[in-house]
Amino acid sequence: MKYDHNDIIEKATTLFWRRGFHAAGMRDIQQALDMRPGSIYARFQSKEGLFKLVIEQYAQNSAERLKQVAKAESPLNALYSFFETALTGPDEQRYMRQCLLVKSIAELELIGDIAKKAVLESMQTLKAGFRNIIEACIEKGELPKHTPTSTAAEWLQNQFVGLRAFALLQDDNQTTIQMIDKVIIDLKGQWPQKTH
Amino acid sequence: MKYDHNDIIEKATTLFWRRGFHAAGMRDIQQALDMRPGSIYARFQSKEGLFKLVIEQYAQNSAERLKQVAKAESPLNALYSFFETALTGPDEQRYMRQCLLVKSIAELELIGDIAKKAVLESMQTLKAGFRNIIEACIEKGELPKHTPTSTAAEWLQNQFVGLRAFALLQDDNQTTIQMIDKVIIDLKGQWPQKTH
DNA sequence: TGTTTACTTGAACGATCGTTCAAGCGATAA
DNA sequence: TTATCGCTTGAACGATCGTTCAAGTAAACA
Repeated sequence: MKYDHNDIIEKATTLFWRRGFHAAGMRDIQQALDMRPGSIYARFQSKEGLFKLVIEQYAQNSAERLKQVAKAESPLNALYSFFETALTGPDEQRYMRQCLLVKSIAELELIGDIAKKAVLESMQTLKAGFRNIIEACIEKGELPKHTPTSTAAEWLQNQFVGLRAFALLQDDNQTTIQMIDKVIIDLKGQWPQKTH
Repeated sequence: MKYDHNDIIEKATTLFWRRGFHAAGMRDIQQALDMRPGSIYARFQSKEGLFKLVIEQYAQNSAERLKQVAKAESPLNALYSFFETALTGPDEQRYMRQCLLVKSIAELELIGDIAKKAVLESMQTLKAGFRNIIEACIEKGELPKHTPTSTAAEWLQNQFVGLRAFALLQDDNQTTIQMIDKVIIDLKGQWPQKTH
């Protein structure tokens, strides 16, 4: 066991995050991990197998961070910080602004069924995380009691997805922060009626 | 001139929209267009050259549709319809829910510089289109006069981006429509102050 | 009429893709 | 000691990638 497992996953995550599943070639992976093809295949079966582990690890980390937000004294403030951190990192980490899951969804049809399933399930996990945050906000009195939990959670995840795609192109952090402010305002705002 | 130009672009658009730039191989393109490689290269120089034309055509169409929205008697209602049409098409046109431009942004680094430029410029064009809609709404009294035009335009485009990524995964149109309702509510709602 | 030009054909090119495999290594168990 | 097992190596595989090119066709112009 020459190479540490967590170390491998971490390096692979960086590569997939930067380049995407398809564009990250096996030779890129070999170089990034400093491993030979045989080693990679003996451990992970395939490029897709490695990617699956990367996605699962990424989702687990993200879910953990969302859980921290929900546990915070002021979940609403913690949510704000979470958005700000994710969306306004330094320029050399610009690739991180794009959510790895969202990036993967864009190339969902090029990915094998196994990793595809991992991506979609991870999205569900994060959705549950957002829902917990909404509920925590209501409990702490930071959001009105009548806030439609499920709709708001879906909406919040949606905002996150949109902002991450947008922040990737945005040079001006000030604009991004205004968008985050708007999210918080709208989160407290009105919600559509179900009847239609 | 055996093949009609517009016909070629239209077929190529469908293919790139479905598969993305990278995943759409030259042999897929040859089959979709019923053309041999030499013909394609004589006309479009490269795969990227064809893609560039597709993007420009797509952006032009989209800009035209946004212009129609701005010209409508009730731009706000027209905006609603525009969102609804784009996000809740029939299942066999599900690929269309994802904005071709947004999809292309996800693989921006795999695309050559020429097409990359076309994608980014097209995003600017659409942003201007959204801005015109905001202004039309204000003029018609459908939005308050103090609405920050530029911020709102960026926000609106952002919502569109997010919703299109989201609707791709969403099975339930009812949920999508609720999200659109929420967009309209928030559009009329409060906006963040610039001071920070 | 011959020349030019834009377009078309389809075989073929070199490069790169994900993957395989025989061989070797080092730790553990019998 | 010997056998087994997970991991490692690196050359090599077949498939596919975007692209080229010599040759041919048809319309436009001289």
